[in-house]
Amino acid sequence: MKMKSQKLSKNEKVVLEVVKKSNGPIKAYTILSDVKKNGLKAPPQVYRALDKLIKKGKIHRIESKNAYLDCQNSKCKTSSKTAFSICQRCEKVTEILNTKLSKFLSNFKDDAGKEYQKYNLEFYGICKKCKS
Amino acid sequence: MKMKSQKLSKNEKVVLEVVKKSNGPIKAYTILSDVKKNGLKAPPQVYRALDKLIKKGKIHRIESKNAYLDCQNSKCKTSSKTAFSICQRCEKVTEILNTKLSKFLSNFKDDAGKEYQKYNLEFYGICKKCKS
DNA sequence: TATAACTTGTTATAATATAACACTTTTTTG
DNA sequence: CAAAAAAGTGTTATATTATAACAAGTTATA
Repeated sequence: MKMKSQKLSKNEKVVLEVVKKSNGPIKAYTILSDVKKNGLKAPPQVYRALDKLIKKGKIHRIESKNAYLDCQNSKCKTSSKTAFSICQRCEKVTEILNTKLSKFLSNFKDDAGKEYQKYNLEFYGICKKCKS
Repeated sequence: MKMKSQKLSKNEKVVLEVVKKSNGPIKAYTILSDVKKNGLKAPPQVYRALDKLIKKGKIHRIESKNAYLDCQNSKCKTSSKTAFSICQRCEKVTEILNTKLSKFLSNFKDDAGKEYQKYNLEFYGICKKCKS
């Protein structure tokens, strides 16, 4: 199994730091305004870094929010199998790391008997804090 | 359980027809150019119709493609629990209707014991046709 | 019929993302 | 090591996706 190098370029490090510091999913243009103090000036610099960070398993993209979240899972080597819990009230997002779930989805065969190496699952609900 | 009316407005019907005719996921601005012959002229008309059609369970949004697909499931009354298979080569998308899968996800409890009423799952792979 | 709820039309603009090109740095390899 | 290839950067411009805001028309209902 070929593994992508985990080495990060200068811009990737800068962008990753901003994503990590953010308390929850962060948008590309929010990142851009944050990294202007580091000399990055234009959208492509941010988007390129984001794409690479995703491929390297350092961050995830939350599709339904066009936003980016750092990976909580130290074992994340790829971004190919992801599951998230999204609060519809406060917009909080947390990564779901659950063996039963990942096993079930990894082994899932569709009606044609086909298995999948890659998936993204987004659960929506109201988080504990917002309920109380 | 309150159920949204399934009655469609004029613009909703026009947009739904275009989505149905399309062979696979279709983008909002592609729909717009198609419906110009029906008198619709501006993006909000299309986006409003799309939003309503989604709420009424007539179409789905494929989040990772910013595209819209008509619902194949005659029993679809809502758009709250969805699963798709997406070919990474030809971009073909099909809805997955699988009882085991939907039961598993509907009953899934996260580490806090929480269940979810709504989810969206996207599987990525290479479809049969593209493999051969 | 009046009133509320929904639907439409329209203009403008916001938000998200990529193309293309020139140049520099790093890595590979003969 | 030097040359070549690959990866990364900076920059401008533009493409793509989506919504705000407001005025007016339509339909459902009390």
